Amino acid sequence: MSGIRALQKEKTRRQLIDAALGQLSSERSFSSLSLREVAKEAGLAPTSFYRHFSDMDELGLTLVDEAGLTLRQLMRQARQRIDKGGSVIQISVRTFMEFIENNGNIFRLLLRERSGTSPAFRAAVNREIRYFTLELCDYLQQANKLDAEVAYLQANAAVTIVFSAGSDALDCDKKDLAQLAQRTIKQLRFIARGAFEFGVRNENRSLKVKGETK
Amino acid sequence: MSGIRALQKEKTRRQLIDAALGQLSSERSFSSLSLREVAKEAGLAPTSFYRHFSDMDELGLTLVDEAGLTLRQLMRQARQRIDKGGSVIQISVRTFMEFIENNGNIFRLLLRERSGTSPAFRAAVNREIRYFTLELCDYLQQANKLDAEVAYLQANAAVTIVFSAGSDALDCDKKDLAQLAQRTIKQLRFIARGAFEFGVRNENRSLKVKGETK
DNA sequence: TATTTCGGTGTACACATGTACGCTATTCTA
DNA sequence: TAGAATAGCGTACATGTGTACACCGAAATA
Repeated sequence: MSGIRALQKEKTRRQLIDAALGQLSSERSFSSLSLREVAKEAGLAPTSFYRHFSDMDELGLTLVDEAGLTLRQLMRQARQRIDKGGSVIQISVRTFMEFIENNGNIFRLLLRERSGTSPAFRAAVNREIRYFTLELCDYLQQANKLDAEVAYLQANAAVTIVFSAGSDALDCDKKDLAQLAQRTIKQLRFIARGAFEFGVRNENRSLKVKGETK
Repeated sequence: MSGIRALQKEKTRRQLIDAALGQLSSERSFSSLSLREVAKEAGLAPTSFYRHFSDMDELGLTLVDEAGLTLRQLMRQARQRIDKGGSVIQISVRTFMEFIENNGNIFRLLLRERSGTSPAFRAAVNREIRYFTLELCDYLQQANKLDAEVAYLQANAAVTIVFSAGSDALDCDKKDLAQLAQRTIKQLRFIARGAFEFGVRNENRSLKVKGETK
């Protein structure tokens, strides 16, 4: 049951995954990788690939899962830092930026496949981002006592802004990175402030703003 | 000088461009198009392609320019509507959503190539988006009398949110589209409100919020 | 009108790709 | 320990790719 065989299989499976991840770069997308390239990089014969994945797509979806895992691990890391005290927004952005510096290619994978050609990929990436957003939403809702809808809208907007900043960071000179982070922090504050104002209104009045409802 | 020849050339050049645009879809990205496919779709022999573009990349950059043009035309359309009166945010979002419904594949092109593998493509797309943002920034600055930096941050955030919503719209059931638009509008209001608050503070006080400066 | 230019064609080639098939050696199972 | 299962290999093939090359006929130019 220990499975000296199953163990070896798991190992070369990892080699394939790592080979694929290793080939990703700013100038190489997953969809541009060929089965043969990945197999070769992993030190395998092309046809051996099929012993582990039926498809490049199957490998790709595995990579997206992997990325999602890394993303959630990131969240935990941020939480720990926040619980130790400090500005939530500031720490979150800093954490995210560090993530991108260390996992640029994984982040690229997410960004690219989110708007890619495979519905399955798009769904997978969106699922991961939704988790990410919902966790933030929960946090906002109970930390700031916001209306559920407002909290979701804020979380969604914040994630969008941060991901976009991350995307910019990938093409950024290292020296401009701090400025980018500062701008992002300010934008998140706009959103937080706006959400707060509207959240309060929602509680006290009957949501009537500038006579635009209906 | 009229050039019956140059005229014909321009015409088949357009055929190539249109052929490429026509092949784009949710499941087909530009980078997955082959020179031969495009030529065939345009009714040309593969080798004739070279009479017009040295490369598929060159065609691609032309497409991005085309998309930028459509984007700016969109802006003008929105301006006209706004000048006729109505909520700026509401009209802008509506206009953008219509754009996406009618030009889904062009918008997909922008989204994909922005995070694509070609630095030239990324630069081109970002340039178009920057124009878009700066125009909005000007508008905000003079309409709301905001601090220049605050106006830019608001414009940038707003464009990010709207583009992201556009991306979602592409994968959206038609019936959910109205909801998506509503949510986007609310998020833009958050940003506008937040920017306004911070903008005002910037004028009157010395920017000290929650003791987070420094 | 004689000559040049040039958009378009068809042929041809080298190359990379996905994958079907059969084989081997090692591990697992009965 | 005999037999089944299976991870990995090499060969082979059909297909699609970019593009070099020589050629043609119509438009442009002199």
